[in-house]
Amino acid sequence: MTTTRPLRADAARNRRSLLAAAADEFAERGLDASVADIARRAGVGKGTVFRHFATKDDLIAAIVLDRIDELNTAGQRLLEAADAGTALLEFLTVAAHQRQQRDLSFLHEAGGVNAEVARVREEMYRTVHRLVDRAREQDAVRADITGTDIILLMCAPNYVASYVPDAPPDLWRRYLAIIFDGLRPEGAHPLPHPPPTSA
Amino acid sequence: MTTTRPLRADAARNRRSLLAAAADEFAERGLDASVADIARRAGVGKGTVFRHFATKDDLIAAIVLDRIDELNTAGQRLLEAADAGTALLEFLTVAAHQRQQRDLSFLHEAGGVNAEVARVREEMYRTVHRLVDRAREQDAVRADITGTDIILLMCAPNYVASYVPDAPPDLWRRYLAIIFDGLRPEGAHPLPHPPPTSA
DNA sequence: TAACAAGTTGACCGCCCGGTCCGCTTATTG
DNA sequence: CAATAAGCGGACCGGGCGGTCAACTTGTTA
Repeated sequence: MTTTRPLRADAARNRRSLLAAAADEFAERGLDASVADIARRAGVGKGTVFRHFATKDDLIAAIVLDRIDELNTAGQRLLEAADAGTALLEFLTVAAHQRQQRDLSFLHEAGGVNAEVARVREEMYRTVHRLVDRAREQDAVRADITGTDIILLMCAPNYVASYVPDAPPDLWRRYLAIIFDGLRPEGAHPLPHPPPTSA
Repeated sequence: MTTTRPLRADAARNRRSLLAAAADEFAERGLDASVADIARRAGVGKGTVFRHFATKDDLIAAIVLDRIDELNTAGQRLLEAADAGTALLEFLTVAAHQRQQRDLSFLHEAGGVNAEVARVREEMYRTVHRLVDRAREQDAVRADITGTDIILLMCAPNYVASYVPDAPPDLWRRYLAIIFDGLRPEGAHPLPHPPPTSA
């Protein structure tokens, strides 16, 4: 294990502003936001970005890692809830709310390379599966959906809402509600296609 | 009106291969696919692309125009169907199937500038509104959803399925079915957010 | 406070993109 | 078949990107 000495005070401060600036910039402009813009927003030089994060992808990975971790923590907590259906809905609410801003759904795509991201993501996926299993056992969701389905549907409400030009910030709630109604057992019609196995 | 003389035979052929190649390339790689790659795939020089389409955006607009037109035609036809609920579901099926490949949802974004695209799109939107109104009158969908909701949800099944690495080509059917179940009146829970007005 | 390592910076590099341009090719036409 | 213009192609351009580097500044430590 590499025991790294603590960052210098100013360096630590810069690192924080950089992460915040990058999160904002990515949220507003998507992953195409330029490193130069992020640096400007954080009030540092471009070189500083690359001192803290070897590549742009590493910067993205650092942010995604945080988000996934928060999400996983929330999920773990919700596993304790008595009502598994409400717990699942709340998990999806947290997931959507966390990135209510523009599409951060790169959560799935980003850091396909980065091992750490892959690890934490797998962990979060396992939590989701457990949440779904509990909800299914309590007949709070239809019997024919899987954890993978929910993982895939997780980002859909934000995606849908993102097409509205000047959308109110919580428009996604509307579409989460519609989709969640589609997950309930009442009035469910059989699904025409089996669930995907991977992802 | 500008009466343009007919294209030369080879030029017409090139135009067709170009449109096909561009559609494929965009479908596979998204809108970031480079003009050079499209030209190569079509077996022509890069200059030829710009002879037929003044800018890359114009090329995109030409493709999107076709797609929207097809969609609108299908919608018009389905307005005649007796069962408005089934008609709406089939419309969404056509919409998803048409771009079963990777995200062509730029349907909404693309050609925000192009007047022709805007016109045809508005027309298609009107058709969707009529399909939804008919379905609502027949109680085939819940009372609290609007045409705009369906327009927004239209691309969601493909979006969701696109996250699965080697997804079977019609995985979207599964998610369309789930979402459509959420649109039915049976077991509908009240929506927490009013529908968007624009878009 | 002196000395050093850690951190910062912006000019710079190579790359790839959309778009231009002009010399060449070729379908069309009488 | 000759003449012509429509069409073609690829070298080229400016710009913006991610990433590098060497000269400079600054927090830290004894």
